[in-house]
Amino acid sequence: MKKDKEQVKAPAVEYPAGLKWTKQRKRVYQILNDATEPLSAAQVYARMEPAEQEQYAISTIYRILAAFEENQMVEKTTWMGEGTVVYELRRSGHVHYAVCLDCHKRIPLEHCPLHMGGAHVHVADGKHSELGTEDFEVVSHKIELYGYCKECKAKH
Amino acid sequence: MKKDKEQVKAPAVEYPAGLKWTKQRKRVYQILNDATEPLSAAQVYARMEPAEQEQYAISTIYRILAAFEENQMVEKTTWMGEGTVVYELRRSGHVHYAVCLDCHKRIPLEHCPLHMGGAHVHVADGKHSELGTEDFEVVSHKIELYGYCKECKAKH
DNA sequence: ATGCAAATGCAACTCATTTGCATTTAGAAC
DNA sequence: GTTCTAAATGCAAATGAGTTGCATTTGCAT
Repeated sequence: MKKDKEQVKAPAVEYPAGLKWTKQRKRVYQILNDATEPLSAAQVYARMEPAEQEQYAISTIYRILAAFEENQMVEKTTWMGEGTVVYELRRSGHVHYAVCLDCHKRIPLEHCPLHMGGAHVHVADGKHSELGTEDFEVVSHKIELYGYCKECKAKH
Repeated sequence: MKKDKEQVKAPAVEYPAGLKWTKQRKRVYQILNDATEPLSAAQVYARMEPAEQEQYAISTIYRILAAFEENQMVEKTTWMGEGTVVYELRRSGHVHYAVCLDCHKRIPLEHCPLHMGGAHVHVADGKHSELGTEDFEVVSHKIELYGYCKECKAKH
């Protein structure tokens, strides 16, 4: 069984039809797949070998990540304190993080602290919004906890 | 000292000692205080009268907002889909939003969906993190719901 | 193998945010 | 009130993430 040609692991996310499976895209996919945390375009670029960097354009990375996002392959996020946008492969289930305000380390939460039974929530109290009291159809959510990790707590 | 000249309401947030209470800062404070939602530096700038805009520099707004943030007077946030950073006066209690993925409207949530009893949460499951199973001291959190508001749901 | 739409490389551009520096000003000390 | 000085400001130039136009290349369907 020759698997040496197949560097990319079996995708957790299917590659959608209609998009070309170019070597640049394979490489970006592979880097996201190997990553243990969300990456910015610059970080993806930085993880290529120097030889690759010479022949790839950073704008291509942005376009690839945008294409991946449009096709629901990745999730686009921003973090407090950091201006840059990061991308994470949409594996099974989502992950939330606790972010250390001191060392900026991100620690994945074991469980999502939010358990939304239904797909609807009550959003307005009637005085903050011209909408009155209505429903909102939730399709996704983001939670971040801010605080201090054990190490940084000890430092103080 | 006549109180009636005081245009700025009694601060929900005390102005810290060591910072000069300049007319620019008063104005930025007032704008943030009047705002019903977080504002970007550009939005703060835009809410000044044209006459003020001529004599104020946008870089000053950035510096003021940075100073306010350093002194815990405001909270700095970024939102998905929008590259710009927004600032919100730290009033009593925090607010979370539901963000419409279509029209980008932000609707304040009536209640915080997260009720954290204690100040500590379990963060790692032992396989995602080199930290092992440790605690993390939570000081604040951010929640955003993404989905579709009633209007945009109707459009589809 | 061929053709063409999709994808890429490159360079120039936009736009939010930052920074260096000369000038002004709040507020404490007289 | 006047003086003094560090802090704050205005301005303009710089930065840096991200985008875009266009000529060229390349998957991939035929």
